[in-house]
Amino acid sequence: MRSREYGQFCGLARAAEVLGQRWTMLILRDLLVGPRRYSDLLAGLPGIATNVLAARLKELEADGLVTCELQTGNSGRSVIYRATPRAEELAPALDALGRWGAATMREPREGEVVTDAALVAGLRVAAGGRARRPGRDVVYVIRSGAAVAHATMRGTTVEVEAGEHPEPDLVVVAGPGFRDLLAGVLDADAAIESGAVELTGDASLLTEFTATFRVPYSETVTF
Amino acid sequence: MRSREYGQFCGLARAAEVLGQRWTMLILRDLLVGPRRYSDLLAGLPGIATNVLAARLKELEADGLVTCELQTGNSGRSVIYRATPRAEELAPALDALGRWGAATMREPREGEVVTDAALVAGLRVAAGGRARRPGRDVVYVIRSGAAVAHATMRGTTVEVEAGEHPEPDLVVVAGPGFRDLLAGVLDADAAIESGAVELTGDASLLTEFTATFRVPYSETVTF
DNA sequence: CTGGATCCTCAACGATACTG
DNA sequence: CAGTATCGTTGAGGATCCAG
Repeated sequence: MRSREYGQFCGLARAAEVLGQRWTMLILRDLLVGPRRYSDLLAGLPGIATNVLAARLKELEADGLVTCELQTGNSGRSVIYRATPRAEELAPALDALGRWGAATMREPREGEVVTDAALVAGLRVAAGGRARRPGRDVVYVIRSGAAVAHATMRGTTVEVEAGEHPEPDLVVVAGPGFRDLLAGVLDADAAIESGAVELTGDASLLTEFTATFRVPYSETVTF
Repeated sequence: MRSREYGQFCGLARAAEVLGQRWTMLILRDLLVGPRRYSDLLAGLPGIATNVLAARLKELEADGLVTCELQTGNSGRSVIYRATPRAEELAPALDALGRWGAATMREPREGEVVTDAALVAGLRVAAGGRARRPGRDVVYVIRSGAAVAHATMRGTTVEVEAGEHPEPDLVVVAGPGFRDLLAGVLDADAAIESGAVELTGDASLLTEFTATFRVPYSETVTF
């Protein structure tokens, strides 16, 4: 049996052969947020070695989960990596894993960062298909460390994308304790008071924000 | 950052730190089927090195996902490993991964085996909460290679456990093409005809069996 | 006999330098 | 910018050994 295989006729074993490789889940997470250049991936995965990223992208391409295309602009060439439909079928499973992992997170560990993709993935999981805004569209910009994302509430849908938005209704800057706010442990007033959030814009939208984005606490604290 | 960590404050990264280790997903799959002794785990994970299994169990215990207790019977001591409630919270995520992986499985690859835990996990995922039997209880025994499981349909629930059952209503022995039957590609009559299943007992229950256990095909074939 | 620990080999990962 | 090449370090695989 090849080294990454498990020799079992089992769906989970097949999934583990792909996702059990170091960095692979996070690469797919980043690509499920949107197409990325090689250097974007490298920058969004602090600590990954460049040869490992190259090797993983090759494997994922061979597995039919990633495609790449050369793009030649005026300022040099670039290679765009994109998740395939088969990779998108993984989204529910990765979301479930992210929800499980988030349940025991409290504060960042020493040296941990929040990347754009982590923030987007986290907010998408937190939204979990909820949509409480039949009225007019609302746009949030969320910042956590150096990461920025924006969420658009439109009708019954929530869309979260990486990066800024030109006209947010509310800018939410996450501080220490923001996680508690999303868990419902901290209420909106206390969060503002303690610096768990800093708001710019229509602060009255925060209640709706916390009603939409929720990450539960797990009883068991292991981290 | 320690070697298995990713340095990101992200639920998926936390999950990957646990599940990204080789063999860990399959160890948890086995333990979610039921408590197991060290030697049971070793036997149910063909190819794992004994030191790797010992190391993983230690890590999982440190992460609060596994507990172990010494059990001294008359025929020597044994150590029972058990999934904790926190590990059981992983079940939906592992099910989603298993479903994703199973979608592109066709026939076993050269040398692949079906273990008891793989069969139970696969059937549980295939049942997916379905339950079509308001009438009397029905018990199936399912065999695939050396693996045996039994499923009990009771009211609106389906329970799948490893091993034999003393009084099955129908014994289903999986042959080549059994996967196609669960996908709906092969109908019941054709499956019996072609040897995809061999039945003992009330063969008329096969229709209900296939209505309960379903594993869809994914369009993209990569294996 | 079960539940590991030890030792050795080799493959994978990590860090960094270098190239088309 | 998008990788490849190289090399040191870590982890997995496999066999064996040991303790209760």
